[in-house]
Amino acid sequence: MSPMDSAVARERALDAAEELFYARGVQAVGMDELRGASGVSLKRLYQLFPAKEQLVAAYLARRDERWRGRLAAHVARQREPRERIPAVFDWLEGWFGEAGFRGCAWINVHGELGAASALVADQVRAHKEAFRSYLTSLVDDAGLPAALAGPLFLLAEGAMVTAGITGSTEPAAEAREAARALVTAAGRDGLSRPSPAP
Amino acid sequence: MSPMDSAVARERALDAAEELFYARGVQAVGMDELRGASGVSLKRLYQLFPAKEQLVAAYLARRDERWRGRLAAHVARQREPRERIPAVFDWLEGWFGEAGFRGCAWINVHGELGAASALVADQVRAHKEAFRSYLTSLVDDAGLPAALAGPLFLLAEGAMVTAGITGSTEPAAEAREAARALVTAAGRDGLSRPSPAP
DNA sequence: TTGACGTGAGAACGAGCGTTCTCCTACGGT
DNA sequence: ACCGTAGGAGAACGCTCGTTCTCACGTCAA
Repeated sequence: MSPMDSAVARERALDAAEELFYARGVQAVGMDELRGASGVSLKRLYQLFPAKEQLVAAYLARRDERWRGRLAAHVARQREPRERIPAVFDWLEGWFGEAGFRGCAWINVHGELGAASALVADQVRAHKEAFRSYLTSLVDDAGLPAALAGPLFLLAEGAMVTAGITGSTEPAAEAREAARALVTAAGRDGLSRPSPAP
Repeated sequence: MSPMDSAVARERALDAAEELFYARGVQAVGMDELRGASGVSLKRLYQLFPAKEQLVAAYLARRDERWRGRLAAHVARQREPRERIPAVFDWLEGWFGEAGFRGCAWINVHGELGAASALVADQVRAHKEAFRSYLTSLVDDAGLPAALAGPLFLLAEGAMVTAGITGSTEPAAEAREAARALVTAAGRDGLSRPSPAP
């Protein structure tokens, strides 16, 4: 029963961490509260994660996998490669509208711990780098100039941060329209490979 | 000597708060350290600001005034209204390159305290709203469609957050080029209206 | 049955926090 | 010269935190 339970306890700890850390911030949630919410004893928590910092890192790592997986799954439903780019912002819009949405977990945790924890800062950089790479692959598949990925990334980041602050889903729509305009402009100007003429 | 000194003490307290809160985060800096850095006694600190939360709010308010003042001063040096929009991103680039730059203070503090302090969250919203309004006025003065302001705002926010995470100034240049493309596209056929038939 | 071990519940610890209080000094108005 | 008051230094208070320790219990191997 023991090795299996370790895996279960780990998942429960990460479930509680994700819910509480995201909703209220890392520093506002103590290890004791985490124990109460997860049902995992303090002793076990500390044998699974040698310190709170590692639990935060593990929470971010698991969330990163899930977040990018869901985004990719939604985007992949678009057959037309060029339509996959606005689909990113459609997905963001749905995310912004979820109950309990409170901005990008990585941006928030970077504001909170980026200066104090190199481990956490690295997780944040890795997540953002992975997201940017994903956008680059979408741009590439659409036959658009690679230079488009940066601006699309900035629009997405701006939308996340603004939605987190204002609580509105509208930044996603704004960003999507801007992205469409950039794609059109890039397709029109000579920088890219041929685009389907009207 | 007393009323004058209160003003001086307030400035010193805010100077120390700005330096320490911005560099290391609000929760990582205690009131005692603030006293040491400012030379303002704890008693005075608490008679100037009834609680730490108010000191944080005052720090953000003063920084807001300065930040927007510097930005506006830099942008106003451009005579041509349409050139003022890229000038915003030029200024951001300079800011990102400053020693000790650690991202947008408001975004960071929102990640740290946005869930816990309504006072602070309000300051953040007010600052971002003011910045957005400023961009709207620039767009307006340039005779461009008002719908351009939203995307420009998102590009700027995305650049700030990305520069804060990666430590690079490049997001400013990326955002500036994207902004130029959007301005060109909007000048060509408008942004918000349904895309015209070719 | 025994005994070693892993676990859970929770107390304990040491540190740090925001905030308040004490005490002492020093000055200004009369 | 005097008292009242404001201010500075810093101790004190009550609380919370991350982390570790205690101890009693249950479980399996031999």
